[in-house]
Amino acid sequence: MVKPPTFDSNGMKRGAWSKEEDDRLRAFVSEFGHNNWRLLPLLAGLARCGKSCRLRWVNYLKPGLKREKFTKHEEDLIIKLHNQLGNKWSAIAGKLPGRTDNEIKNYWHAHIKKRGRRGKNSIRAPSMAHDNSAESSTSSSSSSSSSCVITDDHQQESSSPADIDSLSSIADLYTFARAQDDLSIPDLLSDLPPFSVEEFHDFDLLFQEVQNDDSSNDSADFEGRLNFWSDQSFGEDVLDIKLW
DNA sequence: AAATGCGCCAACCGCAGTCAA
DNA sequence: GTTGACTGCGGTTGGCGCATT
Repeated sequence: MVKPPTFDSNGMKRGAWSKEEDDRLRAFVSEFGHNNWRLLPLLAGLARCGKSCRLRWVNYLKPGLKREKFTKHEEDLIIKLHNQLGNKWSAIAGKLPGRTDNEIKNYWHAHIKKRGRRGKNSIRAPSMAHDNSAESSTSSSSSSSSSCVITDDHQQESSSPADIDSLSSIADLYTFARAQDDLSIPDLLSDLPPFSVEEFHDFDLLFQEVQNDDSSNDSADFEGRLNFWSDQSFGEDVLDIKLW
């Protein structure tokens, strides 16, 4: 599961971390902090690059990290936040105490994304073709505008990071509905046999929580998402809903 | 029991952003 | 304004382990 230890041309160790290395890194950071990741491995006596040390600390050694499986609540929150934020894994991780961006990213690709492909039902929402022709391999901003974009099957391959993959979640639909002033949520609800009314209202509360967080911490970003939904340029192919 | 395929996840890579000189 | 060092982020890789054949 982990890459076996090797040494690069600079003598830096790569691959899986040993317990001794973990202990050494943990002890050093606990005592001296991590003001300089580049120097840290030298001072700590680790044959690792600073980047590797930072990653190991952030993703595995940092106190407070949960190691157990994701709960249903966490999964739903991830789906909803992904709809709002796109592939901003660190931002999503910030809303999930004890979870790392790497962990969430892995979970998304391993569980949620896969699960989302099961359905052939389709909801058409704003076309994102102008900025999501493909998942960028490098750009950190490429996903920032993605939101609840739900397409039919033939569009899946080139759609946004937050498209059909998360269609199965009521959170997506709810986020979508909340952003559409002319849509009646109860009307949508009546077309959603897999989900209960109570569950829907739970997401209402959840949604408000996150919205409150956003307005205090990241209001501009949240406004941007609202603008996305109200942007006239999306008007033509918005909302051709076919449900179950 | 052996071979094969696949899922999961730790770790790596490269780019972008930030900041000090 | 430019440059270089450093950090953080997101995408991708690779191998272990489990399930299936």
